[in-house]
Amino acid sequence: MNDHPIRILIADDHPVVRAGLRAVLETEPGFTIVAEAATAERAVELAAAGGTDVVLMDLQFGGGMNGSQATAAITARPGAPRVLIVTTYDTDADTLPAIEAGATGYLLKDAPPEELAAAVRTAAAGRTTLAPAVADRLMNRLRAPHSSLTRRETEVLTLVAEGLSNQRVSERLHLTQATVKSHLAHIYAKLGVDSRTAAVAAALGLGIIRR
Amino acid sequence: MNDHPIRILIADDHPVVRAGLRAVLETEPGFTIVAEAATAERAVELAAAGGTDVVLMDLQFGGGMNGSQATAAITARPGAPRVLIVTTYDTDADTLPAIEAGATGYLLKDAPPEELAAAVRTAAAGRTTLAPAVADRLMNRLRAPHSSLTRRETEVLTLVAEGLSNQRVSERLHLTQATVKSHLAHIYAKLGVDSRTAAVAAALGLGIIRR
DNA sequence: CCGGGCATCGATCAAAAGGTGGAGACGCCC
DNA sequence: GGGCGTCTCCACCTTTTGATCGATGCCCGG
Repeated sequence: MNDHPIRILIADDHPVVRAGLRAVLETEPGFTIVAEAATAERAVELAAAGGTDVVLMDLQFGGGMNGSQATAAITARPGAPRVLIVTTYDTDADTLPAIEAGATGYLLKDAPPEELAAAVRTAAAGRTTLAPAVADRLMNRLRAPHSSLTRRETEVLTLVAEGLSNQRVSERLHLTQATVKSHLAHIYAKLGVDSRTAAVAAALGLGIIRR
Repeated sequence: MNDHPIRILIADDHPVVRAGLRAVLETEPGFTIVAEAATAERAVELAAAGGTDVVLMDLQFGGGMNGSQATAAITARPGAPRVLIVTTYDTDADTLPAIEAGATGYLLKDAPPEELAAAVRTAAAGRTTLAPAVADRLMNRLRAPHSSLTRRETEVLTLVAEGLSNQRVSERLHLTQATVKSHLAHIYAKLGVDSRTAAVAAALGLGIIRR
């Protein structure tokens, strides 16, 4: 298992970040950067071609496929490399899809170089490294009753978060106001709040909706 | 003016980003990286010590002083170096304070290496480089009537954004509901909306309030 | 010293939102 | 087939919010 260096693929749309990861990892013994990808699609291609042990994957790409989707595509194949998420910010909305997609680890870009190198070795061995902040939130998530909204409820809440009235929401979704109010009542119960603005605040905090 | 290479200070709390900027810029002729700073405070110290032409400044640091404050501190001194903001995301809330603080340019980290190098040269000459996305938003900002809220209005809106009712806001600020409603009416007029949730959405979009 | 912006409060009235307690239709799974 | 969750809708009522008039005191700059 230790007869070759760990072969690494760097996937990030920022040239500066790619150069930085390369600079940090190339000084470590036992690592080889075999390729870089500036898009998620390209990362999936390169990973599928083989010859890679660990993929360092950003979550945000300029457009097209995002990092979680790429991770799912990569890990779906037999003999796939491990995927280590290396991103700047962590919210529930980012972390959960990535982990569900089969990421082996989740690091933040402010990690010191030693931690990054250690995480790559851990990932190559198939074990998990989580940034402390991410681990904390995941634990809280498991403790809290899982309050996931249905697809329709999320649609309604997203429009409400844009400042639309019940009337406008009902028009946009081709519903009656009664239905919108019904959805909102369920949303309030699930989120433990009692007004639309509080629901938006809670959902933003939980990463259920964006912006 | 061209008798020495451009002396650069890199200020960013991410080791990876520092390494990346260094890797990108060191390959360019006429550039010398004279120092790195992992905190905004350290950047101010190093810049004050002299011997620097251009500071590459991130806006977000882990804690303490942020990049805009550091920029203000650096540019306040006579003979100060130019400050070029190099950050990941751009919102009004980030851009405006940095520019008011005296930044010479504003780039995003997804800029290609050539653009970064060109911006450093431009900054060293005292002229401005703006990322296209930033330039766009600044133009829109100038066209739109500048709707800045008063301190009190911002306080009220911040609490409203946390989901509090008028009653709760009035308690928290030791006011009557009448006063809160009066502030809200002014806020709606300034933001061009007609409900609290829409005001929160608009204020988040404009960077007037956070999270 | 006067005007204007700011912050504070009051009273009404109309509209919107929220609370309660339903109900029917659909799909899914055991 | 029966239960469960989701999505849809209705009626009635209370509370909250917003709109529109006000008013007062304070401070600051021309």
